Amino acid sequence: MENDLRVVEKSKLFKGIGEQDTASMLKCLGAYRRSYRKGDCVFRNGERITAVALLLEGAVHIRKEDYWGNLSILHEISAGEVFGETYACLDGGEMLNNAVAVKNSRVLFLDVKRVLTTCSSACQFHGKLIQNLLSVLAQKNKLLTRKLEHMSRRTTREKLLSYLSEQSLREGRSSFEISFNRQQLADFLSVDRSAMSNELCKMRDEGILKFDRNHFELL
Amino acid sequence: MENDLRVVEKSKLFKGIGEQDTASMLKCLGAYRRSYRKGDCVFRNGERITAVALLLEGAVHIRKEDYWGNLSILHEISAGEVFGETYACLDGGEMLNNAVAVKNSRVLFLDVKRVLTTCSSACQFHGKLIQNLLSVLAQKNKLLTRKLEHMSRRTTREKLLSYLSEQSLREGRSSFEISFNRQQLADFLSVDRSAMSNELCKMRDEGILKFDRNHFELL
DNA sequence: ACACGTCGGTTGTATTTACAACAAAGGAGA
DNA sequence: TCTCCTTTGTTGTAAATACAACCGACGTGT
Repeated sequence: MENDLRVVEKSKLFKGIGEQDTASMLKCLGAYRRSYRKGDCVFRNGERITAVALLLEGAVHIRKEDYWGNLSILHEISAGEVFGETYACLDGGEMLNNAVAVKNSRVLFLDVKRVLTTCSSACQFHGKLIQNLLSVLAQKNKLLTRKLEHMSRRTTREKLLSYLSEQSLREGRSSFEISFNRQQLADFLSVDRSAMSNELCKMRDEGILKFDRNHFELL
Repeated sequence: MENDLRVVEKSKLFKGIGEQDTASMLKCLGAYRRSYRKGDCVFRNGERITAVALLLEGAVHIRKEDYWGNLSILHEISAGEVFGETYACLDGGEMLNNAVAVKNSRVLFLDVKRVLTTCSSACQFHGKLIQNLLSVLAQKNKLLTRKLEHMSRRTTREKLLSYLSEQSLREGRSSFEISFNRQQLADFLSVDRSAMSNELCKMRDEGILKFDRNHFELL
């Protein structure tokens, strides 16, 4: 689709590369698309990843599931964002978690080998692409560090406030929406859903925040 | 010192680049060294980082400290390892935590701008260096993900077992040393020290593991 | 209107944790 | 050897959490 190109061009991976050049680079890199239904796995635990994934449309959760079906959500990928790059950049890197589509999704794949191997002539923006990839990795690194910050809080309340504050800051206002439902948020913060729900209501009663479904407001 | 070069050459950042070329690249990149006493800050919260740090000797803890003096250890840097690369790679990136020397240490700094800007002629290994940087970022990413795995465990016991299992796996045997003392380990896993100590002893009594100071053995 | 499934909130109980305070063990230095 | 200090283990209590079970609201499809 035409729309896809606009998503790609606006992504952090192709930042600073024009729409025209982006299009020609996609060809040069042998990029290909695939569709997934809600619930499908894009990457599976143990799989060897050789391609970076760029989400064109939909939403993907990066999850860790252990033997006993214990689920923990690492983070959510929205349209325009990149995932799988960590494992793709480590030669023969085995994926250590699952990437699951939580909405019907379309994904663009870019073979890392071809991204990293500078092609002699055509793609003058190849260097830029590699720098962008570096930047994407660094940003994900920062994201993980911030998540560790939430997780290192001792109580459910602190974890919630740490997470909600970040979302509020990210949106630039005290009122915002989150993309997780309660169970997903609990799996993301690694807490019990009912205890979390309880804590949210207590905070509401104390006048710390307001919420309705996915809409939150910090006071 | 002569010994420094050997550490640099063996680091993941200069992997695949010979000793000779490494030496000439360090000059070309304008690398410089600094010494720190135990307790000194290498990077400080809020500081703008423009150089990647390579630890030549000693040990550094990457820490997060909040307003109330609450301490959390993100991870430990040993000799030969790189740190600060996340923030250095994000243009004008503010450091969001502290890098503190926990032993007397020496650090080599490499300006990122000069690493990323390919110099036309002399350094034929420049491309390799950039790829190595990419790889270092990806590996740190994986490290953070694994730490998130420990942190997402609900109980102190599970966190301990998750951490100790990883260390055991990393060493390749069931008997190994860790570099943290009890308080540091507790700050690393974000649990209460006394509760953790208690849990360790319970597990020892149950025959799950043996330990003496920093030496552990999983049974 | 009805059954059905999903989602969020509520409650009670057993377990686990944090916190504080103290005791014991070991090392460094006088 | 003695003292001082750091590290580690121990204990009791209050607080927080996990877990399970249940209820009500809402939406969908028949």
